[in-house]
Amino acid sequence: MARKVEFRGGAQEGEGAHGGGAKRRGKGAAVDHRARARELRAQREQLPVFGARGAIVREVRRHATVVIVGETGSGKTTQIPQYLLESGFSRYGETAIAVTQPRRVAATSVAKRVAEEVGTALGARVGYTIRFEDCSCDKTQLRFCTDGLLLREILSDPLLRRYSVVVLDEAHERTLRTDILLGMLRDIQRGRRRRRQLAAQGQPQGAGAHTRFGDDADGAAAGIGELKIIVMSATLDADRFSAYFDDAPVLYVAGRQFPVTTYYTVAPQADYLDAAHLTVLQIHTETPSTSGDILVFLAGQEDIENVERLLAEAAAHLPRAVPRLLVCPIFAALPQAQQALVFEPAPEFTRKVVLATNIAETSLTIPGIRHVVDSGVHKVRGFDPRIGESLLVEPISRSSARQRAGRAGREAAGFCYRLYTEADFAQLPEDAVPEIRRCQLTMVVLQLKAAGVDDVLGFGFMDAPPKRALKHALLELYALEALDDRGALTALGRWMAEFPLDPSYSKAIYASRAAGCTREVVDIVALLSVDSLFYVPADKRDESNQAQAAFRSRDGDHLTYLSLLRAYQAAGGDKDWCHEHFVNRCAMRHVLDVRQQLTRLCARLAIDPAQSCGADLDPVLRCFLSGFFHNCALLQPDGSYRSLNGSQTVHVHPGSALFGKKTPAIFYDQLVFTSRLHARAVSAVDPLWIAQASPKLYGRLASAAP
DNA sequence: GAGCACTGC
Repeated sequence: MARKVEFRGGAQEGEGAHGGGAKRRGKGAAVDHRARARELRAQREQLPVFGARGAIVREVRRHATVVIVGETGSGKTTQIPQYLLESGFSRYGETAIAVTQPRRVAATSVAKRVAEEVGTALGARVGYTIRFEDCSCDKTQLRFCTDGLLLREILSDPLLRRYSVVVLDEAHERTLRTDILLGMLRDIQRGRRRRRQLAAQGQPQGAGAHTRFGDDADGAAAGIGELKIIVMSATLDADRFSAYFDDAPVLYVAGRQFPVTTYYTVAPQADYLDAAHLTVLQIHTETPSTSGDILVFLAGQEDIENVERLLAEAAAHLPRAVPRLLVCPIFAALPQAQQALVFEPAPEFTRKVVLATNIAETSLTIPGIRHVVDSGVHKVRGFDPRIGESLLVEPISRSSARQRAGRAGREAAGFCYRLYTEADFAQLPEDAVPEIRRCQLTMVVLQLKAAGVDDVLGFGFMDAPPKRALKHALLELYALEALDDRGALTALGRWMAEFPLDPSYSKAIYASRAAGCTREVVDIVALLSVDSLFYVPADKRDESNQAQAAFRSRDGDHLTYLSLLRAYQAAGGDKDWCHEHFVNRCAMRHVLDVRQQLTRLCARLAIDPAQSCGADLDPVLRCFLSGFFHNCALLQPDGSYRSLNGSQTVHVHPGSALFGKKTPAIFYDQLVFTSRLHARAVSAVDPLWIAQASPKLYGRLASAAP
């Protein structure tokens, strides 16, 4: 092997004690909850955060908001909620403590652990609530939930009366929902304070009518307590959170990570895929396989499949004395069964190499990793109203690079190989741009309006999204008739906000009532809520495409998906059937969950979810157009498609049923710029339908028709 | 001729 990647450095990042972290028992659904909790007590007291218990409780008593920085391995996520519970911050049967997580699995797994430590059955004193799954009751005092769920709870309970404390965990990730929640919680905290002040002065509640909480005529308002907010972050960006909450105190809790020795390349690498595979081979041949497995961070599925191929070729030529390499890819679109392989220990005389996207940065932890190879890139969703949505490879941030490196130090001291120079690292931005500054805001604005925020441009965001993105969202909602010409929520807008969907979908469902095809529209909306219905592996591309052809509708992808769902149901969701047809079973199960939820919502909102249009499916596409008239394109004389609203050349995605086909007009679910502007989930429509769906915008299409 | 990661009572 002549070619090598040269590294230098060797600085250790992350000090901290090297004690064994809390050991976890496999399952152990102990019948005697209290005995198990006593057993766990000693472990809890070993965690770094235990030393800060007194200070944490004291500060939360004294201040409305407290910011806590707890590094990886500090125990903050499981322990701090318990300290609050033990210190009486919730009142049995009256108020509870909510702890939010950005991900469903985190909410459920932390709740299970905490229930065990507290010594109660899960769903009793300690529980969790996530979409499709409520494991809590009205006596639950400590409720773990996703941040998206708490956000929706605000719509039905604007002051979050049932909670005395909200703990926002993983705030440093700055997901879209975390940012909205930060703003809403601060408003709620202030709104409650104002009401208590007014009540103390003996003024009627109506005196607060200038606030959006004021018109809530509830006589019990005087009894409303303060809302305590605890912002938990894993990185040292606490000052911004503190400033946002009127200089809230900041507490620091050290973590417990093993040291990670970090190397940088001597020179910049022209091809990070080549550098990644060479580095893996160097680690593999120069360190004993007993020194731990390798985790490689790459940008996407295509990168992973390329490196997989390069490694397979090289592995065939390894000397006999060198242990074998077991390459395990992992990314979100990979079927569950293959994802599970990364958690299996490598066989004898074999080293595991995990090729991963960002999924391994925060969403899952792979045991046995001691070497991390960091390409320094990831794919980022972007949005600019002038350009549209994009999905592009970009350099990561320094905090992301540190997070990736930390993945090598979970179980023992580890090594991180950065495929870029130290000078390039220094040039990286410290933090990623918060999601709220780079995404479509239509749903956010509708949700804010529904929560009573009239002036969304003046809403106190921690990082305000670009003005033109907010204006774009307002205009889109106006075109959908969710807002009136003064920008106020219409009755239809209020109705649409009830759905946990992008407004275009709820509009399509609304239209289905008059068209008599709610069943079909709801089915398709559910199908569009998952990213990868089909799995297309690089080596079986043709087979996979062939299997999909069986469901293909000449009208396009929306009806193709519908016939896939019908076929899946006819097969009883059979595992082998899914495998044969390259159908992602996990995704299909999610589709059924979403469908059930939407069906129930329809019934509650006076739409008969069973109404079906039978064999004539034209009305179904016309319903979608009433929400997607913004996403239309017309066939040009040269055979290309041009978008109606932006006059941009649009390429039908190669995975689409309409790829390579020519039809006068199309509409699509999404338009994303990658290598080109790609329309995903595309269907053929009559141009006249577009005119009828939005006469104000596209009426000219009707007059131009022959 | 090709899809980062999440979420929603």
